[in-house]
Amino acid sequence: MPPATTRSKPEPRLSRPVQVAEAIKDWVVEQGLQAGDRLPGEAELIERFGMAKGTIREAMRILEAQGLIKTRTGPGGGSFVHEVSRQRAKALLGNYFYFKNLTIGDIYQLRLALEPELAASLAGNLSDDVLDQLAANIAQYSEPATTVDEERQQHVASLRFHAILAEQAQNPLLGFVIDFMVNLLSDLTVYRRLYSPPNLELWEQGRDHQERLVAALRDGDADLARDIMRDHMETAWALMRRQEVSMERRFISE
Amino acid sequence: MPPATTRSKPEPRLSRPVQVAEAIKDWVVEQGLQAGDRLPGEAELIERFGMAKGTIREAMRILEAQGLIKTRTGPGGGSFVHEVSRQRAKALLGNYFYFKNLTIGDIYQLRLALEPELAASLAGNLSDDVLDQLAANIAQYSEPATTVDEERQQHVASLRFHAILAEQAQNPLLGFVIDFMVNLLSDLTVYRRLYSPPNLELWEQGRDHQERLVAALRDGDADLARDIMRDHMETAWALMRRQEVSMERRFISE
DNA sequence: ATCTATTTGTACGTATGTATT
DNA sequence: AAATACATACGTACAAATAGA
Repeated sequence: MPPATTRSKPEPRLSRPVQVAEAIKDWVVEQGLQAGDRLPGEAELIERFGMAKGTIREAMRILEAQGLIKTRTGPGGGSFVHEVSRQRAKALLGNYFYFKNLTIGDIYQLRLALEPELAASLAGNLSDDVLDQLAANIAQYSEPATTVDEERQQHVASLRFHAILAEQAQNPLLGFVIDFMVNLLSDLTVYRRLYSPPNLELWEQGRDHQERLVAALRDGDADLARDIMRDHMETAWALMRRQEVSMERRFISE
Repeated sequence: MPPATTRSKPEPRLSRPVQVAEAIKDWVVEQGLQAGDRLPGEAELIERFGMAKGTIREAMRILEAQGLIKTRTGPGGGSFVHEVSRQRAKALLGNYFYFKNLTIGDIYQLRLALEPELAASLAGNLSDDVLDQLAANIAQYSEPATTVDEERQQHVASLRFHAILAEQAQNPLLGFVIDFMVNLLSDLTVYRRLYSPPNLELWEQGRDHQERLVAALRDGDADLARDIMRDHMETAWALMRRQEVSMERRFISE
């Protein structure tokens, strides 16, 4: 009689809570639940899966950590399907890059390739409201900074200009990637004191780029917008090149 | 430094497990723990935080869900800092785009902007081993497919070509984004039966591109590699354009 | 191969907190 | 203001996995 135990298990079986979490995810997809829809309560899940409260709770925490559900207490409370927020997605992805050592150059290689495309695709497609927002943003750093702290604020604000554009992207993938990179650079600015352009000329040139870019976007001139953005990226890169340094290793929460 | 990322919302209030998870993350960063380092055991954490076992366990599950720790039972077991895997990062990010409705065009807009840059940066920097891998990959679809199933396999394999390149990227950000997009397209192929080029001519042209690309990479001709990849992306996009369709909505586990 | 020690994993009962009506 | 419905937290007991003797 052949040995019935021929199971070779190199994979360390998934823990119960993870299994439950996966099962719930599958169930949600299967049921076609949408954001906002309510999941079965703890009690029902305990019965459905035949597991203890703690196990179910751990499973819910896993889903919550991934941004897929939100939980409320009180009557009518419970767990609800939740659209993963951009903020959460950026935080989770940021944890991945915590272990890589990204350089400024790495980020700018992508910005240089992507932001001109974004600019071109937005030309003529922005509302007056957004265009005014952009103009107002530029106004925050129209005058040279007088203190180091002010310089830092201006630097973050000038990055915010690009976050506003990313927000407007029709292409969610393009918008996300650019937004994510802007976040990385903002964090760099805040945590590594990586700011303060020692080169006033380049700085003014960058601000000028943004102003001309807004005009091109307003006029709906896609090619011009792309060219300006390309110049702008090259200027910004040059500004930071001397500060070439690897990212501080840290986690991101949300 | 606490992970006080640019937050704009007065969140309701974080649950205890989330607080604990954050505290542990901060502690790990503060202690400068590296991947593989052991965290305090359950018992010690219970005492350190003065909380119940279940609460601590939920906190650990949060960190585990984010891919930041791995847990083992047994003597010498416990929780260990873990480098977030690329696979995990792609899965978590995929959940974000589950709710967006990405189109093929969205993905190709980025591929067209990024993959030529990757190709250029890899020219002359690939080992013979990798170059052979690429050549072997192309061989998998050198002959026209005879069955529908074979066509699907070939299509996935031709995407794998780009995953191999992405793996070799010096720029982790560039590599990740391309790898992620290739995954999205692979999933599309498998789950939406989005494959089978009805246009044999374009298909052969694409295969030819890959062959010439490998040659350019071997010769270290960056500009040529970039040009070929650009053509290749345009061909591939054209191949899929008629299949323009939004992604099937589904979660990704890992 | 078996036992033993260590550490996480599961179960369950009870009490507390919180938000809606 | 009180009752209600739900998640949240705690503590203990026991089960399972694994490394090492």
